Amino acid sequence: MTRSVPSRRHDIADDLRHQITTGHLKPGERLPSETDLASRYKASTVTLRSALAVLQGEGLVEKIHGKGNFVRRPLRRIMYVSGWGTLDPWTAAEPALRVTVRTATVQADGHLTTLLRVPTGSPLAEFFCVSHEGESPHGLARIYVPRDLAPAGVLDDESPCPEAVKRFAVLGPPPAAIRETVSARPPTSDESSTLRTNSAAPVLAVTRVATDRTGRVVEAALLVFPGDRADAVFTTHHTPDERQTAG
Amino acid sequence: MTRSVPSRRHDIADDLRHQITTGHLKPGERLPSETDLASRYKASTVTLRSALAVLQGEGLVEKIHGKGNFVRRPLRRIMYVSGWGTLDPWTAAEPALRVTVRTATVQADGHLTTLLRVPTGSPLAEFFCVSHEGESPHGLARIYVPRDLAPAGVLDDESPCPEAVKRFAVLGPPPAAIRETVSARPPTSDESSTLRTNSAAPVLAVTRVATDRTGRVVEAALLVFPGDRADAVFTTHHTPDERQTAG
DNA sequence: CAGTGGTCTAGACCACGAA
DNA sequence: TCGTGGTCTAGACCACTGT
Repeated sequence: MTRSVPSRRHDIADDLRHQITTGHLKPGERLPSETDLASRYKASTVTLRSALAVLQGEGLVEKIHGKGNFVRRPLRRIMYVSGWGTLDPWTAAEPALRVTVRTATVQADGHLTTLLRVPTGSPLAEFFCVSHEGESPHGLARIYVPRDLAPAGVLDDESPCPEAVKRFAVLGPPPAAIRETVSARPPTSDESSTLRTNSAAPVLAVTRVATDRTGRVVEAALLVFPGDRADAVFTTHHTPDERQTAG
Repeated sequence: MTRSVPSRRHDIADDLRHQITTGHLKPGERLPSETDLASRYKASTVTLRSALAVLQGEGLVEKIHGKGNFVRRPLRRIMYVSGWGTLDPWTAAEPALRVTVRTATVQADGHLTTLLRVPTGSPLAEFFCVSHEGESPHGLARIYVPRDLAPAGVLDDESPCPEAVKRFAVLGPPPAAIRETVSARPPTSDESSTLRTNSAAPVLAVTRVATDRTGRVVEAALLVFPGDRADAVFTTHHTPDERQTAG
């Protein structure tokens, strides 16, 4: 009942998916060229490419311009844990992890003023972080902290960045409350080139706002992860009485 | 620097996006037919359609087969609030809200056994819920509760379903802990037809597992929302001392 | 029925990667 | 240079919606 209108695209995608999941095509292996596949399936190149786009969105196939289509190696999933940041304790000891951080001072405007609840033009410390695990991009973060709250010695400086930055964890002074908003959307062109995830695959975007006891926003972070590799995990513990579900 | 390779598709998408955001094309308005647009932009229909697919993924355009392309009316965003479910308190009094619920008893297998930590074949109460707001689909939920914990009178019965079900809130006995895993992915074909979101737009998927004080899983819920309408919000309050960020 | 979007084709041309 | 994927075209045919 699901496929009343069989489409060439989905048929081909289903067949290739089957070959991948059953191991007829092994991780890392190169698929035949699109021209070959097209003639093998008696389909046009356009149709075949749209079938590959389906698999690409599912994270099963990686396309590399000029080289070919490859069965993606099953990568360790990235786990974003609420207050902690990415890199949960189990994978924190990852060796082949590279994080590049660029710090700058910017002036608040647009979304940032509303997120941080500061007037336009307020000085902010910006941490622009990209993390890679081996070849594959891990995630992308833009973390903003009011400059007077930024950890000393990290701005306009070449001192090594703290662990927290590498994990995309909360910076600035210890917050009293964190509010995280998660959404799913297609990547911007910047993001799709940085994350090497072509626009077929969605991204998981986390907007994190941390406030201190007085209600002042001490950090706002815009985090982006490739949707086919990342999950965000939130755990809530309810003490009795505090339950708020209505009847 | 971003667009060193100008592509016809993006140029067209950018132009149409501009016309929409500046109000030259108004919400609800029908766009010219794809044939018209194609000739107007001096592009092929395929190229033009791929441009529309970009806008569709961004939630700016809605395609209706046989009728045309329409500028989407800005819809109230759906907010999924951690323990509470969808329909935050502010919008809970929504009038034009319809929810269809189908209940059944199923036997656990596959993912469900691991999620609920029950042996294969265990009887589960299944709540299959679809919620609409006016015309547009709101969300989709599959909630599973061990049958001996299911609220009485809701199974195989025509009694009105409780408010909690309509909100996709936690069912079953009050949980002591809730663990929610959020991910972004393309919709399955079932989901894209149910949510009327064509596969260009990603979905926000929430897997919610609720456990009681003894650690027993009292509910597992698979929630799916259209990515261009939904956000998931999580709020954490830190009492001093409990902060776990490493240095 | 006419008009719309949905799918597909065969082939052209461009951009990238490895010789 | 060659083989790869990336983009685009012009046109055919099908499926859905309204009259």
